[in-house]
Amino acid sequence: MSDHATAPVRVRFAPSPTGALHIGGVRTALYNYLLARQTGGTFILRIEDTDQNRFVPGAEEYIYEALDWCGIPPDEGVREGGPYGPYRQSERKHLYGAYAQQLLDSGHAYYAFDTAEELEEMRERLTKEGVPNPQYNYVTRMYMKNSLVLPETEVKERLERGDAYVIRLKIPRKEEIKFHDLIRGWVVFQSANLDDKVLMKSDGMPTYHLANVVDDYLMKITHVIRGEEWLPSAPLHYLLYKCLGWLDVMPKFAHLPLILKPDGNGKLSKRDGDKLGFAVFPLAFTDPETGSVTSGFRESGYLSEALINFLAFLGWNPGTQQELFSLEELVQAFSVERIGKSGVKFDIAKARWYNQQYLHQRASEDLVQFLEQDLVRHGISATQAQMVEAIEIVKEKVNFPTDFWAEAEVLFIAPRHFDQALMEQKWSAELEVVLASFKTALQGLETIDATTAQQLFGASAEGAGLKPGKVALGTRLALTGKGAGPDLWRLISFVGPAQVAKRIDHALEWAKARLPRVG
RNA sequence: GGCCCGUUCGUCUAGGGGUUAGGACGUAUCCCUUUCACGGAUAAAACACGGGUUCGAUUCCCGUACGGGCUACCA
Repeated sequence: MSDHATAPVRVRFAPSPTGALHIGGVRTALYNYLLARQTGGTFILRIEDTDQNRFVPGAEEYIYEALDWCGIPPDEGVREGGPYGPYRQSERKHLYGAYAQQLLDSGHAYYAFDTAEELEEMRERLTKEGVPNPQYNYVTRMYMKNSLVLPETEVKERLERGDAYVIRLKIPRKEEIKFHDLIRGWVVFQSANLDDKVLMKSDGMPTYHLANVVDDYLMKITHVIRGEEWLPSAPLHYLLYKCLGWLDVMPKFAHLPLILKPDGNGKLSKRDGDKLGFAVFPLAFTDPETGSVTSGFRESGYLSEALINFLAFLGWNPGTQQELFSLEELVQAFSVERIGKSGVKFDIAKARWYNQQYLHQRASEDLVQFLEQDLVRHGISATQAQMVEAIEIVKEKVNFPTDFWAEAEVLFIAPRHFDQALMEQKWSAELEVVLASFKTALQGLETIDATTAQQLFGASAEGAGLKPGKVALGTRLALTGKGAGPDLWRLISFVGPAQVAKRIDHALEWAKARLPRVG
């Protein structure tokens, strides 16, 4: 495919460890991964933990577990190491100062000593004066406490005294900033609309912007694929590359369309999942502060291939009619050029469909674990062969492996309750005759296959002068207590002749005691 | 409010100056089925609006409307 990037790329996924990995983040990671695999490049995981206030213990482990489960692990990162480490920004703290200094020396940045209160005051004043967008910029910086306006001696004094300060980028007053985005084409900003963003915080940590640009540079990143929420800060990043003299190696940008709420408007959030009753995280996450658990796709019974396929198609498509793609096929077919521009609504129904597709095509042997859990929970022991057979019987009927038990329960446990209304409707003296006859037919049999079960039952019904179809539902009720369930003959085969006979007896007794008139 | 991005069936999308605007999910109906599903078939369903450009715009341009993002010493 000619529109594919051919040179090996170096791409990164750079989440901050502030909680569970959002499903949009997984998609971003996936696209990065696909491009890396396709070009024989490198997929890097960099942890952006420059804000120690928002650090959440366990979040980094969660990110790794999620990527592993999805089958898209990084090539370089805090776990796997690599030639450009460390891959945790907090551990790279010592690296950023030099670049801030370079910016200071070249006049592209300056010290600012303003307190939070002073900044607040400035914004309030400007708002009152009717300034639409109060910001620290080429006008307002002249009225603030910074090295651009303070006498040189005072700046030196403050620095030596250890006054708290930040380093801000001196945004040019009037400059058109134009850069190319792989998805959106040329994007133009006016520097006058930008503000003098903080590069170095007063705690000595860089902000996202500086760390991100410096690390992408040092790690030789070739393509930055990230969410559209970063588009407004892209001109700032462009300026940083420019002021640092790195324009010739600036990565190509691709800003992904956002994943939106399924109903109303806005970005998909954790709350939407809670509200609409589906997962928005790959894995369940326990908030270490509150202890509250949020469910994940994995725990909801999604197969990772289904999630990946679903996610890949949220904003991208191959331009063909093919909908089902394995990870390997995605690697082959993916191209940044075919990523859409507009936000996409999150449609859980489509995810369910994908899950069903993958569930049905997966070998029953590989699904045993899902049934086993529930069997154990109910204290039922079953052989491997029995479990595989049970899954064979119920697999086509469910969307999630977590539904196996609900569907397979009647295979393992004799009914304790019968559907009263249906029984009253379907039970008859004729049925009792057929049941008794069928029971006799089963007598002495060790096992029975589905076909034989059907034949034997047919003979029993016809022996009573009835069409088998007329008493089939009643028989189902007798054997399972319910009006719907697995294929009757396969069920009989699975349960076995002896057990079926017992169930028939039980149903007969129940009918005697609980049904008004059996005439 | 300001800046930026976007707009084809309900949803994900294909397409692209002249098409019966294609597919998938979902929905409905039918078939298959001695249940429920699966599977198969059919149906309803879209180019936001207004101006240009053009012989001709859903497609190109400009506005408007609507939606979204950003607007922190958060990422």
